[in-house]
Amino acid sequence: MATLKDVAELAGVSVKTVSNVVNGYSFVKPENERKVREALAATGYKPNVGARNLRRGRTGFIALMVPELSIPYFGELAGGVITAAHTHDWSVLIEQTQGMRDPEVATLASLGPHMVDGAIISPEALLTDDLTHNPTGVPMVLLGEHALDVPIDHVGIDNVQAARIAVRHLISMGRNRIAVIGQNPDRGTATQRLAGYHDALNEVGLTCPPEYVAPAVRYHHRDGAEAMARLLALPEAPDAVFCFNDMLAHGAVRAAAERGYHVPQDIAVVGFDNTEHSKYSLPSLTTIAPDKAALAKAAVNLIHERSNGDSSPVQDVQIPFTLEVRESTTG
Amino acid sequence: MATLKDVAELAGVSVKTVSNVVNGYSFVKPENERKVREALAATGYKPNVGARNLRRGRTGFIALMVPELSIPYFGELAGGVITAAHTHDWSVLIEQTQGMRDPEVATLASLGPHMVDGAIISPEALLTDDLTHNPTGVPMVLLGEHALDVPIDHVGIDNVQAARIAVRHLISMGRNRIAVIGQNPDRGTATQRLAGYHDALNEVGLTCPPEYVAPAVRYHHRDGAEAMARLLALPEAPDAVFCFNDMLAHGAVRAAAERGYHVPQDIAVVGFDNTEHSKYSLPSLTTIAPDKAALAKAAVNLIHERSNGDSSPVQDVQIPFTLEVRESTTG
DNA sequence: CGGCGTATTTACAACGTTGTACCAACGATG
DNA sequence: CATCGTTGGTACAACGTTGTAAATACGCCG
Repeated sequence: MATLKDVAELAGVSVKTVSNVVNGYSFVKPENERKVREALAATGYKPNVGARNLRRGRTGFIALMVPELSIPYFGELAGGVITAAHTHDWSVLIEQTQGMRDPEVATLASLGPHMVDGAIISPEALLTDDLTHNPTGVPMVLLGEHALDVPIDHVGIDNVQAARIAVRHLISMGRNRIAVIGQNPDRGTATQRLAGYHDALNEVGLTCPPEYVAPAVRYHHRDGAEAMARLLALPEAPDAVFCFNDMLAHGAVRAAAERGYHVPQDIAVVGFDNTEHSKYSLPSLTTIAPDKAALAKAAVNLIHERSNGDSSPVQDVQIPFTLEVRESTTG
Repeated sequence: MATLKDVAELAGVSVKTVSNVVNGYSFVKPENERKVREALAATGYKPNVGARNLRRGRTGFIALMVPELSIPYFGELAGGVITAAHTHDWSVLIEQTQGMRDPEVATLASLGPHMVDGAIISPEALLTDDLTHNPTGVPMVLLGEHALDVPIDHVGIDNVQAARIAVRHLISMGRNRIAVIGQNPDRGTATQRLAGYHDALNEVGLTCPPEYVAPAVRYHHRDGAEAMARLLALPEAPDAVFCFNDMLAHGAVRAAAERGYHVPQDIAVVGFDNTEHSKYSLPSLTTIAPDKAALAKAAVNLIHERSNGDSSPVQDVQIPFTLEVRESTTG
């Protein structure tokens, strides 16, 4: 609880001199510097971050808004953001929204300009209107979601292209009854991935029935399992499925196995996100692997530039990705 | 950026009156309250949290220190902490340590008393010395780790008993060559779980060779896979393995499968933590399931009580757990 | 030795908020 | 009518820090 004042009294100098020593400013007489440093050590002084930031006009925090940290993809992403934030001396405040609009709006509203220096948000259900006049008053970056037509920086991967590559891969292994799991008109990424799916089919003149486009409200294992169950119950079941995230895919794989289908022999599965587990599952999962570290870094860097007054046009940063081919498509 | 002063000028009242309205204090003439509310709306006033906290002497944040958010267990835990924190109007600041001592010590040191109102820490490599004189000056709660002999509140499960139950379960299915994966003298929880393992064996007069105690430095899939590979290469391979977390278990299952072993027929596997994925893996994983929501809630509540001046003796809160029996032990 | 430029230090204000103490107006009471 | 209590409102200081500008000390030149 020692303050600059306490240290100053002990060292016999002014408060400002101590402040100068602490901040490495200006010229301080060696003699005094020594005394101040001793006093600092003796009192165990720690700067009051709140007061400092009040004075400096920054907070030292950035916010990260995600649906749920318990979703591996967001856990991994958050880890990357924290790491990247540290390079700019930022700590990360994490808020969860369960992917629902009300909490998303509420969270944005609570992020006063005085609470954080910036916000990285992963919108799930936000509407364009919710973002048109920046509700936080602070630099923002949108992750993943690209469909919102708002003048806010965005970082993500080319979803259309990624989906195209995933489906091409299925086609190249000779599959021609290719389904998708995860259609959801409320999710911009879903719409884009679906477009990529159709592109890839069209490229080779393949057509698949509309029942092959399986919707999913949430993107959890359970949803993938349920969707797969419905697909396999079709008169003509698909021989490959492209899932819009890895959890859907793992759920789908399990549902298939429960019904006696072998992956990939009977039905091949591709996921999206490349979460840690997908490398070790049985079968291991072929999946689109975005460079999550690069994603986090780019987002944090954008916030950093903006908060330093950069007012260049809105940016849309594309992050590289790869297709990780694993057992679920190599039989 | 509107401040109380701006609002006050617009409404034609004093700054303090606006403050009173904002905080619902005292008696304000309806007439004035109306004017103030109008001015508040007109200016879009948002309180400056930093200034408020400087004045009030609290920060509105608590810190959560974990090894890595990308580890599903910690992702799930963090989600629970955030949820619990919200019930006390706290936001959560998350720091990662990679489970290494230096970052752990550094993080604790950086948590000034003015940065957060409390800290929930999940120590991995911290030594008793690092915690003897509370380095944060703020209420702390230790998670999971119980072996550190320090006067700090602790929340966790009864690791010895949990391990005992897990191993008893393996014994009850007729296995008698039972190994463990995850031994690590630097981890208190590992030591406790190992004790429970030995307890369970002793109860039925079973003895297992020391090679059946497989060490693991980190607790990732890879470590589990490597340990399992070594176990299966023994002259007499085990017919069951108790892994000290789910990731080790999943890695072990995969390693077994790669060598043609069937789980659970040839070798049964039990995990620890019950991460989301374990319900959907192939085979689904039998595991010890701590009540993570309760864990998070208890930790946050402890911080809350302590920060309200509660100075009762150090507490050790035991959180309930169950054994979730799934396919990896039911053949 | 007076004066001047540079090195070092300091007092003061300010960041935006809230607690304290005080002031004003009012009606009610003796 | 003087006093008092209640209700409503305000001025001021303070939280701990740092920027600004002004003050002091130092060394050197003429």
